[in-house]
Amino acid sequence: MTIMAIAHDHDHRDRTGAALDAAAERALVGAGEQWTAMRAAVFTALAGFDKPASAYDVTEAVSTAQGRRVAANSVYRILDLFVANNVAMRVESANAYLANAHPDCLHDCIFLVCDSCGRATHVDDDQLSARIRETARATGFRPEKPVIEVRGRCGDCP
Amino acid sequence: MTIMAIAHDHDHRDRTGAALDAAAERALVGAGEQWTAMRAAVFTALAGFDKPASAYDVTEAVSTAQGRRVAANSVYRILDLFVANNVAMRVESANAYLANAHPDCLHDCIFLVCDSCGRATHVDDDQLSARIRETARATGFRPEKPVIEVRGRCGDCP
DNA sequence: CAGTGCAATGAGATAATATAACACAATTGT
DNA sequence: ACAATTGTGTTATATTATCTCATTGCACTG
Repeated sequence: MTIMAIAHDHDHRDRTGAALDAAAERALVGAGEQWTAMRAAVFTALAGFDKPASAYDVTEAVSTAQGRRVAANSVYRILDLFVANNVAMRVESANAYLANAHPDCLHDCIFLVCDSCGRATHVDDDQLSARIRETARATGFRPEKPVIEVRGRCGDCP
Repeated sequence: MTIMAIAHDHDHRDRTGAALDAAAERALVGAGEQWTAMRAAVFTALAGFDKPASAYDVTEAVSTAQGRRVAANSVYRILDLFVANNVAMRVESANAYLANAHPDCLHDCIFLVCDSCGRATHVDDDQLSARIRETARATGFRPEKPVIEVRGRCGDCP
């Protein structure tokens, strides 16, 4: 477990395409997992969406890209692995997944999910999430994973 | 099992059984909705669970109580109505519903969901949720409904 | 190199969650 | 009482998620 700067200094330049794939590969391999052709395909497909994608959306995309039918359960397995290794994130309130542009840094992340266009913005605020964890602990609860998602309208939607 | 924190003065005595049903009825009628036999049955069933219940759990319970098969979609309709009127709450990360013991007061509520026993504790912290809304607004997002749920272990579980 | 074990994937089925379309019944407002 | 509206029933279907077991490919062992 690494942690958790309060305001962070490291750079959050967005990675795209190959750079993103490479970062994901590094993260997974660094965690002792394999970077297989299938996993690469799933990651690329996921990263190709501009909004949270359901496991079936990803299955479709991979199937198309591969010119063969891939099974949803294989995709689920891989998405679960990605989430466990911070290479992807799950948006609980949308039953959908997002590629993580920064697999190397861990945060309790906050999603702003637009109910109009479906896009989700990813925000980190470690001070805020620390307060949430504290609030939970104050009741005797041991927080593992905060789910912080705000439904609403994004700036681009009327 | 409701724990009340931080900043409110009004009383959060827990209601149970008939008192809870009555409060729900008042809330719904006050909102100009009908309090039908079916709605009462769904509410009673929901309130009978000590942890968040899925729509199908509730469907089962209502079916048993009525001695006839009720359809899941009817239950969904009613649960949606309850949520819209703050008579029940939905725990997104569990795809499940909870009766609201305090339909009269509105909060962005926080759920502490135990991954071991499945129970959920409901916490209100208006200061904290206000900060979340602010954080969202700071990016140009218009928050409608924060989803704040913390997965972890409750104090009663090992 | 054969044999063994293990991790990843495939295949197929099925479970669990959620919504749609439309008919009919009950309630409300006039 | 009547029309309009709201609520429920019925049936079908869509979407999301998991289970079980077979197969494949690869690393290790002997």
